[in-house]
This record gives sequence, structure tokens and C-alpha cells, in this order.
Amino acid sequence: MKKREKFLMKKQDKNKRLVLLDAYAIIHRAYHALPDFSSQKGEPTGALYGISAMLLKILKDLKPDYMVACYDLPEQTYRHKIYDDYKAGRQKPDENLIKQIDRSRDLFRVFNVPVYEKSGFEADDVLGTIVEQLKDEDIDIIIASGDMDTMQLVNDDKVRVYTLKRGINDTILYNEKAVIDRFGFKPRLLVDYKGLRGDPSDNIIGVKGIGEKTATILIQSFGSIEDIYKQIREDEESLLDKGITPRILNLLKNNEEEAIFSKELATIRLDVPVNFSLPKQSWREGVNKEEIISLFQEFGFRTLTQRVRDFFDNKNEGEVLVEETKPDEVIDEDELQEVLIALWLLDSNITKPTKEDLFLFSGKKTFQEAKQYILNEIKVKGLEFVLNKIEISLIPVIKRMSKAGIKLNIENLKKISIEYHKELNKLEKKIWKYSEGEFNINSPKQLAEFLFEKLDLKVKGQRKTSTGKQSTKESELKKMLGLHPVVEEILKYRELQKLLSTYIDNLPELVDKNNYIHATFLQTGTTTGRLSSNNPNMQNIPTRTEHGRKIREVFEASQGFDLVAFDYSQVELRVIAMLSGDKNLIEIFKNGDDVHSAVASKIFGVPLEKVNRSMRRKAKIVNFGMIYGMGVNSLRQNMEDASDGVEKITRKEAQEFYNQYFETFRIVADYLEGVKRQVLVDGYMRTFFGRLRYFEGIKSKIPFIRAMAERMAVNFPVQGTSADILKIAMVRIDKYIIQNKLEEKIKMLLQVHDELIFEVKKDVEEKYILKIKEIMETILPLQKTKGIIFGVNVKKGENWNNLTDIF
DNA sequence: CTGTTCACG
DNA sequence: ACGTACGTGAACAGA
Repeated sequence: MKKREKFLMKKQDKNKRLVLLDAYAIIHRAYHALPDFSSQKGEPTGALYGISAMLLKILKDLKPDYMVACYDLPEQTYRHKIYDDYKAGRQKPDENLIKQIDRSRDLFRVFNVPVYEKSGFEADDVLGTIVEQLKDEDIDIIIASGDMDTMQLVNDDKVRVYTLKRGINDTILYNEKAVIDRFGFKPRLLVDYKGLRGDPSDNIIGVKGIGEKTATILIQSFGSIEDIYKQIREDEESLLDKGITPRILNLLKNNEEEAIFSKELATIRLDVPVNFSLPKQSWREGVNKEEIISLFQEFGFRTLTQRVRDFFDNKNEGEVLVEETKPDEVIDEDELQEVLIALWLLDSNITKPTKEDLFLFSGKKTFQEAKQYILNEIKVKGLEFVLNKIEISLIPVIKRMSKAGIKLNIENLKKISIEYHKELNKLEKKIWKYSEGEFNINSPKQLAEFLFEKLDLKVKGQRKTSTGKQSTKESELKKMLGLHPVVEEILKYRELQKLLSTYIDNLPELVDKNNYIHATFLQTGTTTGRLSSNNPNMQNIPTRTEHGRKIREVFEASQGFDLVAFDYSQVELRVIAMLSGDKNLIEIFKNGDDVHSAVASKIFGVPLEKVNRSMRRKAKIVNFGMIYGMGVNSLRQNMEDASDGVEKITRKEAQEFYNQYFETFRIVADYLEGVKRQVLVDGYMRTFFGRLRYFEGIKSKIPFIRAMAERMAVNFPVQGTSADILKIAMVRIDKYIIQNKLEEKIKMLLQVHDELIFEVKKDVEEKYILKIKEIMETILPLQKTKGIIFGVNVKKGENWNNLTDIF
């Protein structure tokens, strides 16, 4: 839990203070944050309770002289007129909420709070207009809201925003400095931020493909949207220099109108036709305490009634809470990155660490101190090799990889899109025929209703979801295949829907002007040392089904190049053989046999050529399962699933198979037990190269938690060592490419955990390809690997789905 | 903003 | 009798 320090700030005594209440936003927030209370008369009061409590908190914390409430009216606003889809997708407010909104007017009446509203405009516009009309007055303005939409109105210390952080009790007051700390730029640029990033809650699109991070970088570097486009027109290259990728530049150029329009939608109006005048007297003069109490009693608010009494009886001093802002410090980005990686190495449970984590972890106040502390800890924990020789060396390699990008064949992708959409529509119609009515097949809830209630299908040993609902996941649906013809259609529908929404229809938004995809590879994204990838995730592009593989086909080599993929064969099993030193397993790798068949041959005690498909399949399952710390029950389940439920496997059979496996690979079993013993003592495990991971749950008294920690501890050295090997390979190959001046001919494009994908100029000599293979296979000398060669297969082709073995 | 499902290694 | 195989990122629904 991130704890933020707070300090007290005295209210300025000279100026009067006006608190502007964004009534609808507060009520709306309270309605969703609180349970459905109701008064004795049966009137809903949950949201009313929330806003009453907030009002009392405002009186206590902010000590306003005047208060004014602004409302949204149910009518359409001018924003709906200029943009049909404004706030589309929002559901209509419940009747219970509407009732309470109406009733809240009584609340403001008894507190002497005048109401301002204007049909055709939102409360935010009215608030903005009031602020504007007061700009020359000496008055301290605080806007109290339930959301962050009014933050753009913050102006130094004169206009501040008081809003809810979490639930209804945790509040925060933003002045200009606090806004800058939170977003990284001045409040007036928030509209530009929304113009770029969009605002899903209002259905403002922004520039598709630009998210929080890119929007922030753009605004920090160039200022407003207008400034950004001015810069693009004047000097396009300067954006690239500032680290804006060609992809982003392209998105900006193609979506200028959207950006400007989104900004307009997000901008609060300052010219609503209302005439604001400050109330003649403060809210307190002329307020009737008894009126408030009687309304609260009508609502059934007992504790709040008491708080009203206390408030009027005591005179507490006015002090308000303000978020503390750390002193400004100039931090070099490249260093920063190194220290964040170092921090992640110290505690890999912190994935994607940020600057804040640095201060939190080190307990230091300045960056320099924090850095010193972290680097010292690296020494203490023996992580220097991993930090310096693996991670830091990898930074530029990853940068180059992302910069190169991989080419996407948009035309083919569009063809696939049209074809799959057609097929999906057909499936949808078919399914709806069975259901005799339309429903959302994508909704697990609606699908479950259809299958389990309407059709009343029964599944043997049905799985429940973690929240106790009937699961509709693939393995459950497969069990019902024979029961009803619709099940097969649903499975097909699921597959296509997934492919279309996750890949096919989103990839085109991520290409640059030359149709290249530049994914981001995160170095601190996992707990095990692997890389992760996003925007898009290039590590989960489909490969397992025919429909899916069509997607791989649209990733192509550049003109005049081939794609060349190098993949380690069974790295994780080789790593476990190396770490355990099991002679039987090592022998299999030395012989160069197919691992799963060879393992099957040993377990079933039959010669290699007598191993059938079922035996190999079972061996494969247990081979992988062992890497993950699988137990007997899941082994049974998996063996059954893998045969599509055709073959029934009893617990006893699974147990016998399990025993046989570990009798054959006795040393592996000992090694796994050794890991569990050791992690219980130390609380952490290391990979072969020294990378660390701590296991919180390992001493838990809850068996499930502890068992889970054990499985993670068993898996970590295997997955982590493999990840280290890949990273070292990347560093060495990159070095080789540069030393031989091959940068323009051989480009590393992707890393997918156990494989590296390059594009290689067609005229490049074979010896260079073979050298890369050799580098990968000799990351460790043979005596250290106990004679195991980490074999690499090399494939070549024009696109990612059409690769043929070459070495 | 969380849960479910599913794509990959 | 059972939610007990690890590590990710992403879309979508529903609140």
C-alpha cells in the first residue's frame, strides 16, 4: 500500500472562501461506493448519506464562507448535439439514483446552498463559468467533486479541486503543484491530454493508439495539441529525436481532426449564460441547525445527526490537508532506467517499478540517495552480474529491436478481417436461432444463462469460477459437445471473436506510416526475469489453430529480406536437466532423441520405436507439468483433457504414472524436493546466473498458499535461467552484429521467450546465420551444462507463418 | 475497476 | 471432494 505523507496547510485568513459543489458527480460516486441504505419510509438514502457525509467533511476541513451547488440536468447537452456518441455506452441512471438526486436539493436548501444549473450544459461548464466570472475577485475557490473532470480549472492556489480518492472518506486537495506532480504538466494541459488519450467514461475517442504514457510524453515535450501539430508541420524530425516513434507520429498525422475535436469536447466552457453573484451572506448566517437535523432524522442518519450537533457546538480551527509535493529534482532518464531495473532485481515481485517505488523501497528522500542505496544492495545481494552483464547490456539491444519493428501486410490483414467477420456473423445468427432470440454471446453471464438454464445442459464435474458462477470456458464447453449442436458453434464463435478483437482489428492501429509495428519490450515486466511485450503484445500472436496461423502470415520480412527464426529446443527441460544433474534426463539430450518419446520409452519401459502417440502425449504432459510443480490430480485432469476426454484416466493410473516418472528421474525428484526445502529456509531462490526471487507465501499456514509458493519456487529457477540464457544470447548476438558491421543486413526484431526472430538480407552469407546459432548454443561451456547442448533450430521464410527448417 | 476468458511460451 | 501447473497482455462485460 502506497502511503503518502501529508502536511497541514493553514487557510489564508485574508480572503473569503467559496466552495463549489459538483453535486451530480459527488452523488453519483457515493451511489456506487455505498450500499443501498434506505430510510424507515423506504426511501433510498445511500447516495444521500454519502453526499451528506462529504458536506460535513467539507465544512470541517475547508471551512467555507460560501457554498454553491451545480447540477447536471437530464436533458441532452450541446455536446450531444455536436457529437452523437457523447457518453454513449453509459447506462441510464437507476431510478433509485434519480430519486436521490432530486432529494439532494432539499439537503442543499437546509444548508443554505444556492443551486446553479443551465439546460444544455453540464455542471462542469457552470462551475467553469462561475470561476471565470470571479477571476478578478479576491476570493479563494475550491471545487468539490466526485471525479477529476474539473481539474483543468485549477489555477495556482486560487482555484483548487477537492475530490475523493477512494470510497467516500479519503479526500485530496489539488493545487497546481499537486496536479503537476500527478500528471506531469500544468492543469490547463489536461484538455490536451484528454484530446490525445481520450476519455472512455465520456466516450471521447482521442487519438486511437495513444494512451496515457505517450500523451504525457507528447505534452511534456511540446505542450498543447496545437503546439504539437505546429511542431509536426515545422520540423517532423524533431519529434523522432525526442523519442516519439514513427508509429506515434503517423497516428498523430492521421488523426488531427479527432484530436482537436476530442479536446473541444473535453474543454469546460467558461461562457454559459448564467449570472453568478456571491451570496449576500455566508452560508452559516441564517442557517437553521434544527432544519438540518430534522432532515437527517427523516433520512435516518443517526451518526450524521450527531456530527451536525457537534459541528455547530464546537468551533474547530480551520486546517486543511494538502498532498505533499516533493522538491523538484532533475533526473536523467537513462540512469533512472538502470536504477529501476536494479530495484526490480532486488525485488522482482515489484514489476514495472516507477520512481515512486524507488523512494518507497529505499526510504530515501532524494534520487541520488535512493540510487546509492539500491546499487549498494545489488552488491550485498550478489546481483552485480545479472545487473551489469545481463540487464544493463540488454537496454540498447531492446531499443534497437523496438526501433526496427516488423512489417505488417495490412492488405492481407483486411482480407482476413472481412472473411472472419462474415463467418462470425453467420455463427452469431446460427446461435441466435437456437436461443430463439438475441443475446450477447460475449457475455459469460448471458451465455451461462442460455446454456445452463434455457437449454438446461448438464456437465459432469462442472467447474465454477472463482466467484462461484458456472464457468463457460473452453474446456467446460468441450465436455458438452455431444449434448447440443449449438456448443460447437459457440466454440467456433469464441475463437473468431478472440482473433478479431484482440489481433486482427487492432493491429492496423499500431503501425507507422510504412506499416511497421514497433512493440515495446518491458525489461521489468515479470517476476521471473522474462521479458514481456505490449502495444501490441508480440509474444502471444496465435499459432495453435489454422485460423490463428493466418494472422502470423501478415507479419513479413522487409523488401529484400527473409525472416529467420532461431528457437531453443526444449530449453526449460534442458535447464532442469542441468540444474538437477539427472543422468537419465541428460542422456536423452545427449542422444539427441525426441525428448517426449524418449521419456515415454523410459517410463513405459518400451523401446523407442514402440512408443505410440498416446504414450508420447502423456510423457509430454508430465514433462511440462514437472516444470510447473504439477500434482497428481492436475496430471490426471490434463491427461484426460489432452485426449479430448476420449480416454478416461483414474486417479490411481495418474498416480502410478507420476510415481513411475519420478522413479525413472530420481535425481530430478530429489532436486525438486531440495528446492522446496531450501526455499523454506531462505525465503528466496536464485537462477543459475544468480537472479533472485522472494516467495512471500512460503511460510504460510494456509496449505493452498504454501503449495502455490512451492510451485512458484520450483518453476522460478527453470523459467528464470532460461530467460537469462535468452538475454545473454541477445546481448552477444547484438555485439557480434555491431562488431561485424552487419546492422543494415541482420536485424533482431522479436523475442518470444525461447526464440529470437531476425530479418536478414537475402544476400547475407550462411556463415553469419550459423555463427548466430553457435553463439546461442554456447552461452555456457559444456562442462557447466554437464554436457548438455542447448540446441537451436533455425527456420527461414518470407513471413512468420511460412518458415522452413534450414539448420 | 474487477472478473472471466483466452492468446502465447 | 476439490478453485491446487508457471509466467505474461488484452478484450470485454458489468457494475
